[in-house]
Amino acid sequence: MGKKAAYHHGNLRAALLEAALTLLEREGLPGLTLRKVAALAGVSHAAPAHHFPNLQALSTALAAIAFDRFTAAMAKARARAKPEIAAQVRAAGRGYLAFARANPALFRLMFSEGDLDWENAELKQAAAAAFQQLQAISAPFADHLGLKTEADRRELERLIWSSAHGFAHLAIDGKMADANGPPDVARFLLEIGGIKRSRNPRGA
Amino acid sequence: MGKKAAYHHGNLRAALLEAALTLLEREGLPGLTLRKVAALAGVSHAAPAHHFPNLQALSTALAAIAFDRFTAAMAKARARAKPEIAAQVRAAGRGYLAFARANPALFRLMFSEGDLDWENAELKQAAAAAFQQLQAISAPFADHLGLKTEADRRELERLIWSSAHGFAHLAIDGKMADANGPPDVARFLLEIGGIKRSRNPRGA
DNA sequence: TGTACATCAGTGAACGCGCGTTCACTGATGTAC
DNA sequence: TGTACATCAGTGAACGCGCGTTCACTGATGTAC
Repeated sequence: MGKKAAYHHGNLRAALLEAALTLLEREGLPGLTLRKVAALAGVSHAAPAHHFPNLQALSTALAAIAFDRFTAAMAKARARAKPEIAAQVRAAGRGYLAFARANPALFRLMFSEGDLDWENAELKQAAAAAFQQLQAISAPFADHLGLKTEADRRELERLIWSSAHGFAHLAIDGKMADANGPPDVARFLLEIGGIKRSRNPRGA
Repeated sequence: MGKKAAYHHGNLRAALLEAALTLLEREGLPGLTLRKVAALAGVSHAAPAHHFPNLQALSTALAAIAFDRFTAAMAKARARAKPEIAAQVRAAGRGYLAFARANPALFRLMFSEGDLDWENAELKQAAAAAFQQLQAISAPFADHLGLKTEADRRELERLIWSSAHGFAHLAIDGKMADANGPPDVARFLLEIGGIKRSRNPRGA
């Protein structure tokens, strides 16, 4: 903090992104404006223009960082879990939820409401990496379940993603107050399901 | 259209809600303002104040109507489907998705981003009715799967809801372009799952 | 059926606010020589 | 090491815009008698 009075900030771009993240979680998406971000970063409201031509550019850069952290949150949860596939699926779901709970407004910005530039290379790559992690979890689980067709394997992927995503959304919107973790898809598929098949191999 | 020049509108409240819905889907949540709603309904911008004290009140009334239509969309899809429980679960999921696809901005208003008054009686009741329909589908499916404990039954409920909700969100955000329907939870649980149990009744 | 009057639902002008954007400027930094 | 100068990153005033809100008003409707 010693050299604070410097005319040149030094690393304003990073400071603006940091301020944007704080502001976003404090006031929600409608509260994210260039003027407020500048004020929070301690510079005049015209300063951000040198780093981001408009709010969309700032949001896009923020979302790219967010996807990186999101991917890291899932990876971290997986690293702590046992290597068995069911445990890995569960851990990824918990990581997904943990990120959303820690950064609800950011999570919404990334997925739903944000006015983002999806042509941006950094954002595209960061989002693709997150999606690839999902695939990396789903594929061995599909093997484990004995899914052969590409359609079934893709549908399992969608089921895992959708349930994690839906639970995270409902949780941050306060609709899942009584549940502390996402539904355990792996357990349902491994231990509870299969009724029809085990009772009646080619049922209605 | 004949008596259009009347000074008194006659049914401005309903017209404002109709205009709000159109505007919401046309411009998204940030585009929903009292002034634009008034303009679209063909009245001066001060007129809505006689019917809605502020934008939140209008959004809340809109969301209450939306939850009614949402419940109806699921009921309609169920009515068209076979009475078997798996078909009913599938149909509800399709109804959920159909509503979200037909009214993406409204769907987001209802669940995520809308500044709604959740103390409002109409909204509470409409949302509760939607949730009850979900429970009405989940309960017989839990019976069918032989789930005994309350925890398992609640978790199945969350799994069904989360996967439908998550898929709907991802679909309206353009992340599921290659899939035309939600993942079929019922099929996975009935036909694909149960590996561990059928192979090894008390597995790890 | 006619009149007086209260009430209701709209108008339109005015206000202050925060926003993004522009622009001339100024101070700090880095480089050429 | 010293000086001139280009470039870069910030300032602060100004702009026009759309927003919610207020307020005196006005026209239509409904009711009492």
